[in-house]
Amino acid sequence: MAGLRERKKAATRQAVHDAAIRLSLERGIDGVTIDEIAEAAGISRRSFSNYFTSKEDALLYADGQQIRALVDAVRDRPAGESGWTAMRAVVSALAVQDEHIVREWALRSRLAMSHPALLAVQLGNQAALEQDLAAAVADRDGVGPIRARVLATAFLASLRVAMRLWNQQERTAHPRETMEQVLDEMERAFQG
Amino acid sequence: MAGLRERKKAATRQAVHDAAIRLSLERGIDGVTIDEIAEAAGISRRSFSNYFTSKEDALLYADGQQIRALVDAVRDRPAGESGWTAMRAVVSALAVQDEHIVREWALRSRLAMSHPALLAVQLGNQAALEQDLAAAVADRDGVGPIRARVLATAFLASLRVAMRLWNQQERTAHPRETMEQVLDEMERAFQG
DNA sequence: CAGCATACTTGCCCATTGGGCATTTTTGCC
DNA sequence: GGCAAAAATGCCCAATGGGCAAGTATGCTG
Repeated sequence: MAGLRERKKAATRQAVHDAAIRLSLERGIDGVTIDEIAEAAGISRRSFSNYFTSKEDALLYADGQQIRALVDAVRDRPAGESGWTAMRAVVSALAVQDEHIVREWALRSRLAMSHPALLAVQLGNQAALEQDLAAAVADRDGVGPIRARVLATAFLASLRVAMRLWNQQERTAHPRETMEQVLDEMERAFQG
Repeated sequence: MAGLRERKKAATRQAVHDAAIRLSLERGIDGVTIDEIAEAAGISRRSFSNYFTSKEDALLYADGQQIRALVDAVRDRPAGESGWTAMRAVVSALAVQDEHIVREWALRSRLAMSHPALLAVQLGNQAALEQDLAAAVADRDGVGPIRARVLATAFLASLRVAMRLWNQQERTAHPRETMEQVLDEMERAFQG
């Protein structure tokens, strides 16, 4: 069960992340220092650096978790599905079953949209995990490595566009609808 | 003709960028400080900050120039072409006529691949300019804003994948071939 | 051409940051 | 209960980003 040690560490990490998000929403990202986040999370500044290398890292911790979960979920989809269909199915299911997770993701994207440095880190994280996603796609279809990469990139890019749109639209629609819409556009974009 | 002032400023900016690239190639990105870059470019550290907010910014200055040129070139393509075709035509022409520009771009991507913080900034820059590219596509086709965004994202994502591949492949092939290949894959990925 | 407003450069300064190193505290296990 | 491994903390320092104010260069106008 991963040992108490592991679990406690994970809990602290999550607590630091939560504190970072909360304070950033309250005062704006630039209005918060690492010292304050550390204090809010009940650890020392030096310990903060043991968990995250920067404020941006702390704010986007959940992003990495999320994409990792996506990759795992894609691997668990039934073998008949194509990679693209599998990815779509996973986010659809997520949007229905755990809407709050999607909303939190949108919230982080929103923060990122208003803060270039944060956006940069978010994109960097996604780029790193995009390779894992491509590998998952490649393992599933017998498809070649380039095709797999292209599919994974296109998929993540679609989700980014969807997040951006949804945040701009005053978040009227259900986030799932926006995601489906953008993914449909991506599929159709090359069929004319 | 933009005034002496403007031109001189642009020249200095370029000089700083060049110095940053050169020193980073020599000693590795982390082995260079802003002070050293500033000195190599013949300005003070404080002036460096007037031109760029960070070392990453300085290293990737040409990236922004490049994408801006791409957007302008797309706007200048004949009206009959679809947005996607226009974008492809622009990079194809660029790869043939100014191969060195493409190689420098690949070089910067290579630097970015080995340095997460730099990659992050590169992606952030591209995301910012992606909106302009989407606007150019939207103006050209009568296509809707979402479709335009999707096309622009897919295109830039393809170029990133191509750069990554080309850099991994020991750069044997001509960069143009890799780009064409990835763009073809993107077109075909959704036609099965 | 002289003089002036504007824009650019620089020096000085300070809070914040990332991370190395050494020490202390906790934790899990025998 | 005690010990080895791991985690937290304190201390420290170089590097950074940017505000402020004092020079300095530039180009326009009378």
